[in-house]
Amino acid sequence: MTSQEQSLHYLQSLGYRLTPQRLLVLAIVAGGPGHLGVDEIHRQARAAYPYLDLATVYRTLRLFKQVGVVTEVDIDNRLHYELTAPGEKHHHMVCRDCHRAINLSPHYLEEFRDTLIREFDFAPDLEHFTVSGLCRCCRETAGAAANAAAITAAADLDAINDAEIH
Amino acid sequence: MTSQEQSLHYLQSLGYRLTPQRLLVLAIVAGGPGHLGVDEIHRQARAAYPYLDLATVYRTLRLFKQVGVVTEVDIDNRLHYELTAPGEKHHHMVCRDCHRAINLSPHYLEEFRDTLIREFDFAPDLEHFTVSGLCRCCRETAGAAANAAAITAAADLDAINDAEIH
DNA sequence: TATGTTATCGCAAACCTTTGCAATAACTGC
DNA sequence: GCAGTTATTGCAAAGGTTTGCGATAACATA
Repeated sequence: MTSQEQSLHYLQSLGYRLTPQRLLVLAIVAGGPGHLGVDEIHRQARAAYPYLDLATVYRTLRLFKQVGVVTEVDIDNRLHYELTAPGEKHHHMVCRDCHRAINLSPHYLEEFRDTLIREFDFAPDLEHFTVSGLCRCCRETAGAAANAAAITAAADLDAINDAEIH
Repeated sequence: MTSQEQSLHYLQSLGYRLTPQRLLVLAIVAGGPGHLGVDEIHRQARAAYPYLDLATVYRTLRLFKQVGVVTEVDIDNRLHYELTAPGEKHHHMVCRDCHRAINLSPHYLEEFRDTLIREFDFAPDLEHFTVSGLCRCCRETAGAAANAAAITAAADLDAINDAEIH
C-alpha cells in the first residue's frame, strides 16, 4: 500500500469520501518537487481530468491541510502545498526577496510552543509554521544597500519615538 | 508635536509625500481602539473625505506598515492595522476560534531570531509577527471535544505513518 | 510665487480565494 | 446489487486585495 493510498484510507476513516478529484490532487502534490502553487496543481490536474474546477482544487487542498495530509506554505501571498513528510516534518523560512522556501526543523520551535502554553494557556498552531525574512543570498546582494537604509531608517524612527516619550 | 505629526515628518524624511489621505488614515488608525479592519478604516475615512478610494487605503496602510508606523495583524484572513506602539512593541497571538488577538512581548521571540541568524544566516521578519492558535477560553469550552477528536486523529495518522515507515 | 518633476490618487479591472446552490455521485443498509 | 442519504462537485458570483493607467497634486527649484 502506497503512502497516497494510506492517506486516502485515512480520509475515509474520518468520514470523508474518496473521489477521483481528491485522488488526482493528492497524486499531483505527491509527485511534485516540494511545494506547488494552486494554479500549477490545477493545470496538471486538468491535463488528466479537464472538468476539474479550481474551486474544487482549493477545497480539496484545504481539506488535506486540515487533516494534516499536506502542508500549506504562503509564498508571496500565494498558497502552495506539499506532502506532509511523515518522519521529517519541517517548517519553512520564506525569503521576502527571492521567495525561496528553506526548510526548518521543528526543533527550533518546541521551546517557543512550550512557553506560550505555560505562560498564556495559548496553544499555537505550529504544525504549518512559516516565517518570512531575508535569506543569506539576498542579504549579501541587493540586501546590502537596502539593509543599510532600513537600519538607518529604524534608528531615525527610534530617535523620534524616544524624543516623544521623554 | 504629536506622535502622528512625527510619523508624518518621518515619512517625509524618507522621501514620501504628505497627503490629506495619508494624514486621515493615520489619524483614524491612531484613534482606533487597538487594531481596525480595512473596511472600518475606509468607512471612517469616507465620513470625512467621501472620495477616498479603498485602493488608496490599502496602499497607504501597506506603506505605513513597510516603514513601521503601523503593525499589520491578520485576523481570520482579513487584514487589520494598529499604531506601532513605540515603547511597547508587541506581537500577536490570534485565536483561530474566537479571532481575538492577544498581545505578546517581543522577549519571547528574541532567542528564536538569534538562532535563525546564527544557524541559517536567515534574518526573519519578526517585527510584525502573528501566531495563530487556540486561546485559553476556546480550549476550555468548544475546544474540549474538538481537541480530543484532533488528538485522536493525530494519533491515528501517526500510527499510519509509523506503519508506512517501518 | 510660478514652474517642472514625479509620487500619489481615483477609477476600473484583475487577481487569488471563498461561498451558495442545484445536480451529481459516493457511501450505507437492505 | 439496488435505493436512499448526503457529502462533494461544477458553475457562477462574491469577497478581499492588488495593479495599471491617465489625471492630479505635492514638493523642489528658481
